[in-house]
This record gives sequence, C-alpha cells and structure tokens, in this order.
Amino acid sequence: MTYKLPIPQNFSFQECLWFLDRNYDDCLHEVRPNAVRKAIFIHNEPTLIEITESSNQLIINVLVGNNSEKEIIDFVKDWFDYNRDLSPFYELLENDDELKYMTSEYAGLRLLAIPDLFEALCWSIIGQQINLTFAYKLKRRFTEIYGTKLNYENADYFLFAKPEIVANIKVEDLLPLQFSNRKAEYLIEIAKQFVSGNISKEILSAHSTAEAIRLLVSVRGIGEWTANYALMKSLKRLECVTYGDVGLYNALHNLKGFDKRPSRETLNLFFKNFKDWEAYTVFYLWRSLAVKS
DNA sequence: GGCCAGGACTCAA
DNA sequence: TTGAGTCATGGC
Repeated sequence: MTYKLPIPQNFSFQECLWFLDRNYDDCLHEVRPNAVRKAIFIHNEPTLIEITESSNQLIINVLVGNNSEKEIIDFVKDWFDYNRDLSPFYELLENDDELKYMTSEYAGLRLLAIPDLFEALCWSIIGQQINLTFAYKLKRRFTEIYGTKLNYENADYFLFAKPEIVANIKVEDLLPLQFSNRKAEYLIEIAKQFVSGNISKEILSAHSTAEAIRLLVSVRGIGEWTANYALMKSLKRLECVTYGDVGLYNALHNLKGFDKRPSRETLNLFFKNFKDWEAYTVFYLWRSLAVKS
C-alpha cells in the first residue's frame, strides 16, 4: 500500500533525513539514501513504513503490517511536524544576526518528534550526562532485548519497549547492558508510573505546560531538562526550553558568545526573541552542533 | 590520562 | 535556596 502527501512550504525531506541520521546509530529507524524506514504500532500491530520523496511528494510505503491509512498518515505528519507553518519562526530567525543563516542553511528542517511519550522520557533518561554515541548504544541494547522486533527482507526493525515490559525489569538485569544503577532505577520507575496510569500522553495533554512539567518532575529521575525535552519532542509544546542542556549551551556559546554555563536570565532574555518558537530554536541550535560530512 | 558528555539526586549550610 | 559532591561509563 502506498500513500502520498504533497510537500508543503518550508519543508525539506532531505534536511529531516539528515537530522534523523547525524551519523548516529539509532535503532528505531533506518536512514537510507533518500528514504527512511521505521517500525511503528498501528492498531497495536507492528508495521513497517518507508518514506521517500518523489516529484514534490512524500511517498509512504507500507512494507509490513497494518494498512490503516488515517493512522499511518497521522503518524507521519506528527513525526515530521508536517502541519506546522514555519514562516513565523523564520521571520524571528531573520531578526537575529547570528542565527539568520539558519533559514537558508537548514531550510525546511522540521522538529522531528518522538510521538511515544514513554519512549521520549526513557530516551532522555538514557541520554542524561553521557555522550550521544554511547547513549544510542544503550538504547539499542535495551531495545533489542525489551522492544518488539519486526523482520523484513532478512533485516530486523525494532519498536521501543512498552511500559508493561519495562515495569517488570529488575535493576540487575540492566547493569550488564552498562546502565548505571540510577538509570536503571529511573527507567523502571517511570514505566511503573505509566502502568499505574499516573502518567500518559492524554493526561499531560490536558495540562498546561507548566503543570505538565510539575507533574513530570515529581517523578524520580525526571528533572527539568527531561521534562522539557519530552514535552517538546512528544507533545510539541513549542514554548519548552531544555534548561541545563549542555548541547544548547555549546551552540549558544559558539554562535552568540554566551558563557559555557549561561545564567537563566541570559537564556530567558535570548529566548524572549523567539516567543512560542523556543523549542524550534533549541532544535535548530542542536542542528548547528552537527557537522555535515 | 583527564576532561567532558543533549542531568538528577542528595545533603549540608 | 544554593552549592558542592556523587553517580557511572564511554569517547576523544
């Protein structure tokens, strides 16, 4: 089955593809020349889709699994932030001497989402205070054991583990995968919060961003950075700023000459110029850290 | 070998 | 409420 979407204004499939790759080994999607494959649950059925670009259209091929058109289209739109009109953001960028280059250099880059909130939270915890190369390794080891596997043409594709599975893991089980005690504890605790129904995407969606952050931070292992990251990547709360983010600080240091650890005041003053587009600004600043090879 | 990595927790003052 | 110490391990 094949579905098609017209490519909108300020949308670059290639830029998105490049960000999805960034020379990291992400086990939850596979970037190929002019294409990306990803396994997702559609009506709870593992489904493999492949997205390519052709004559100003996104082509979505369902390789294995459930063909439900609406769910698949909705997922792709959510993943690529397809429905967003970026022109207001680009106007803000144009007003910033050091960042205006981004409107052409990164033109059409979309905030690539992590639609699954549980995955977004786990991923941010896995990535806490370690380098990204190692973080992707941890995610792969974890997913290959506790996630769902889908086989297509002799290749394996993985879906992230479900909370019901993770809630029953023991800390000792994760130590051989080189998780620290704390990371293991945090992941299992968050899974339990999902299983018990204390946290879900639906619940957070019903809260303001400030309230959602408060709720998330009350869980052990979720700090301000993680809460903002998850809300930005999963719920598309564009006013979120990943305070404390080393990557963000490095980018601002490089481009704006800010301190390596800028004060909150400095940050807020900067982000005031990007009101309602803070998360996009963070995302583009992350983009600036990666060197195109 | 030393410092850093897309942090969070703990505990003292 | 703020600051220093701790956690843990790979990458460069």
